[in-house]
Amino acid sequence: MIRDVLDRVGDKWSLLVVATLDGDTMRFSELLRHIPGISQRMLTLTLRQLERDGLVTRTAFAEVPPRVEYALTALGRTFVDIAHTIARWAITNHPTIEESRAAYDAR
Amino acid sequence: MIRDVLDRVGDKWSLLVVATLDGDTMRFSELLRHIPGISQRMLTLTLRQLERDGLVTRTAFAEVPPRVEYALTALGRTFVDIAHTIARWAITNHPTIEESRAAYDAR
DNA sequence: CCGTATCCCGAATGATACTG
DNA sequence: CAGTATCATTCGGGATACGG
Repeated sequence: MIRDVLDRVGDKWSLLVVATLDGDTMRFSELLRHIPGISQRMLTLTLRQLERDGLVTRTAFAEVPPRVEYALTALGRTFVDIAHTIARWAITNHPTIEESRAAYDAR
Repeated sequence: MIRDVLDRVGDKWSLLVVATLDGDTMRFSELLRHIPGISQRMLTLTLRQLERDGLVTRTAFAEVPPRVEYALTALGRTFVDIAHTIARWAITNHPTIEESRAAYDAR
């Protein structure tokens, strides 16, 4: 069950998508532009997962050309908090980790 | 750089090893027994990474038969805090996520 | 006891082309 | 525009066997 969450935290794109969505709602193509390196395919798959888990809402407008907007849910926003916690830890301890790695690799 | 941390958080065994090591120091074979499903190979690889990143210390005793003890560093213990944060979130929101999935799959 | 070395398979991801 | 389909590739990780 915690694995479940970790699989989402740990996968390559979920956290990035959620973080990018933090604050404002965005269209598919906007997300594609704002997340460097993500493929159309992976953006679709990631958004579907996040939607299924209730972290993101998907709103399609019946227009031509099509428009689809994505936004965080309340749950999604609490998930962002987790992300921030991890990010803070990463930033704080990155120097220490790098030192440790350098020392280890020196052997 | 945050990816770095997430790769550790997200991989299959690191968090489990760190959590198991929380509190007391343990031998290799003890870890193997306490973590169901982990292979010797993955335990070794995971411990090496954690050691390299400075989250775990490895102490080998020159005895026969060999004895090797693993323990968390101070940094490793702060990492456990992150794990707890994630675990709390998982436990709190698991029901909501399950509901959301069920609703999604119903379509 | 504590690993390392190989082989291997399936899942995850990327690239590319096509469509409502 | 916002996807889906398909193919090719990479890679994490399991099984197994061997070694200091």
